Amino acid sequence: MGRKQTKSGKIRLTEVAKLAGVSPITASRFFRNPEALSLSKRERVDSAVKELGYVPNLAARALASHRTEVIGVVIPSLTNNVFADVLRGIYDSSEGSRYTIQLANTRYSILQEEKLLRLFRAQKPAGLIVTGINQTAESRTILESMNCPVTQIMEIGDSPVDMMVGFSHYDAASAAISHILEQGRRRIGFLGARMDPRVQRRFEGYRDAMKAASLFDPNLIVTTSVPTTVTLGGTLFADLLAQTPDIDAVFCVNDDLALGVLFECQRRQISIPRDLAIVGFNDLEFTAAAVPSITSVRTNRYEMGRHAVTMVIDAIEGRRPQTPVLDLGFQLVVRESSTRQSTVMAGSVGID
Amino acid sequence: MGRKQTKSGKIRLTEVAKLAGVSPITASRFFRNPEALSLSKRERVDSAVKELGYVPNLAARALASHRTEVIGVVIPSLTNNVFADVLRGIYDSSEGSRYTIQLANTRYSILQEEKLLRLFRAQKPAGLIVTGINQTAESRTILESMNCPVTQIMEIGDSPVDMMVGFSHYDAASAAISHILEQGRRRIGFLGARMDPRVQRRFEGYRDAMKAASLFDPNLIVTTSVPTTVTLGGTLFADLLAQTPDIDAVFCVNDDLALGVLFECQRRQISIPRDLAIVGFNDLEFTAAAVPSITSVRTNRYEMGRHAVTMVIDAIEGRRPQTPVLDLGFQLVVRESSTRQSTVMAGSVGID
DNA sequence: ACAATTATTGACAGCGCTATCATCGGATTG
DNA sequence: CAATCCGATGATAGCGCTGTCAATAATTGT
Repeated sequence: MGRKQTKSGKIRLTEVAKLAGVSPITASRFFRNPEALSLSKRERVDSAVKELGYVPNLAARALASHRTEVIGVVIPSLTNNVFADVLRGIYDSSEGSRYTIQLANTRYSILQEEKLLRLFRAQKPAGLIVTGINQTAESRTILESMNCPVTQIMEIGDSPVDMMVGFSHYDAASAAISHILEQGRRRIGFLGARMDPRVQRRFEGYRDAMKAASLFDPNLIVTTSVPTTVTLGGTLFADLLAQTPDIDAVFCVNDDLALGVLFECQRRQISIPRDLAIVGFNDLEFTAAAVPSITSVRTNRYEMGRHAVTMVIDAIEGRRPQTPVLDLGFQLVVRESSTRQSTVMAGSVGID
Repeated sequence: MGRKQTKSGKIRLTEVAKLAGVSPITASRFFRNPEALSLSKRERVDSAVKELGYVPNLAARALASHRTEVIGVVIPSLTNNVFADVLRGIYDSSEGSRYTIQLANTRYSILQEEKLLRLFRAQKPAGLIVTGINQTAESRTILESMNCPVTQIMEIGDSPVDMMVGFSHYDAASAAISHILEQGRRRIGFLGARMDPRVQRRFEGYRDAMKAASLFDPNLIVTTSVPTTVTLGGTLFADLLAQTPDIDAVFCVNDDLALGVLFECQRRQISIPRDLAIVGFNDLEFTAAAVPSITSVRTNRYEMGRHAVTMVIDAIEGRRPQTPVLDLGFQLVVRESSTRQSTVMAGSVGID
């Protein structure tokens, strides 16, 4: 294909139409709505496209049609492994479709988010995927004025802007705490970093579960707004230990912190799980390999990315989902760090 | 700003020009080459833009000017932490510029890379950033026919397509092996996964350093084409141990493998560094937190991303770099896993 | 002072595609 | 068999911006 391309000048839709013996507008329709063409013309245009190696000019298309084929994606972090998985799902799903992904990073700043959304609006994207449900009022207004399908990802809640895919961080944290309580632990510490809205919700799940068991104690809690690192996990744990030496378990808002705690325990000769149970969140790959392996909450991030794109594309093309909010659930993966036996317990109902 | 926007219809450049009392083409120049305007007109257009909340139509601009303001970025993986850092640098650097990043993922497939490059070429990007120096002949041809600045990242070599930013994986691996040898270790194992071209080059650095010391032995090597995981590190190490029980050190092509080895050693009660030295690669954050902390090779990935974008933008705008190949070097970060004392030794000369 | 040069500015004509509406057979219908 | 409808196709007219080149104003040299 494309052998004429180099020979002569540019291949425009006009050239394709000429070769196929149809009008340019018919050739145009071949791309947008092939079913509208008679079989014979469809085939003629198809072979002309291949013969000439025609590639559509997206700028011209966007200008004439007043729309782009861009799906904007707004995420808070490029470093966080969690988003890498989501992004992989997003890119995988968009591949093969006509849509292009445009990525933007808020760095957890809601002002930056507003700015980015404004930028996106100016570009008239075909669809939008945004992280979380805690947009500012202004951001919500922008999203609602977008005039394109919007999917919120990572968590679910009432009043979606449009559609949602995610899971309940509150429930996931509650499930983790229930598990720890079932193991007979009573003094369960909470370690949190960054404290973005989703982490906040995990905290609430922890808090309410502890209160329900009449075990809540502010001294069990250590948090910081500093971004998560493994090293930080160790530091926070040291702080917790200094503050409340009699803890018998720690719930970490993510696996990196949990790994940091594990290392710190090795340093201090605290035996896991004998002296202390550790539970993480996200089920990153290393949790299974650690010694002891770390109990964590698996979330279906790759699937989340895939679904988000599918939902947006479907909506763009008029196939609105039956229900706008999709709960992908979670699974508590019990490993050695919180018990002796390794099993998997299902969380809320997923898709899979 | 933008208060007229909602009131009446679309704000086009014409409207701005009218309000500023200039011709549309002058208003257009305000964006492309403000220095060409007289101060008075420049100010008038500027305030008209703000007054009307004008936002340029990028599609129209691209169509009329035959160029886009897109910088394409081709990377092999979205999952690999290493690329997350590079991407962060890329996005950070592109912010504030007029250019937009368009990301594409080859998944380590050179055919996919060819396909993506063809796609990019059709879109006439303003610049391109591609990973590595091992493009197929076909890919190189496409890159050379791009007619835009191209920067190859992650490694350096002779014969850049255009520009390069990276470091020598060969030298970095050699430096790591030299260090291990200096510690008095002689039976140094090599653990490799994925074996992409850069990993291959690290292997060559290992191989040649071992040969130079007359210590090379094929039985010291275990590799696989399977993607890296922490768990895999443990598995490969077990294989190595079965194959060659008398090893006294392991060089892992990345930190995930090294962590896996560390865990496997904990499982087998192999004392680090007494019985075995471990050295990783990339200096991911957890290496410093591990117990014992893991010696690794620090590479300047974030800077690499930043430089790549800067170089491309500079080249687009006619400011070609003095030298097309930028070596960002590496630093061997010596930690407990390979010695008793913790120090940093400088590798090849960096920028910083 | 006047031609030559250089900064500013503008007119014109598209870029390549698609929205819109018109057209035109042929199938459907009573 | 005329009236009606529908599917398939085409003609026209831009979308909003910038490349090109010409025109004009300001500046300079001799």
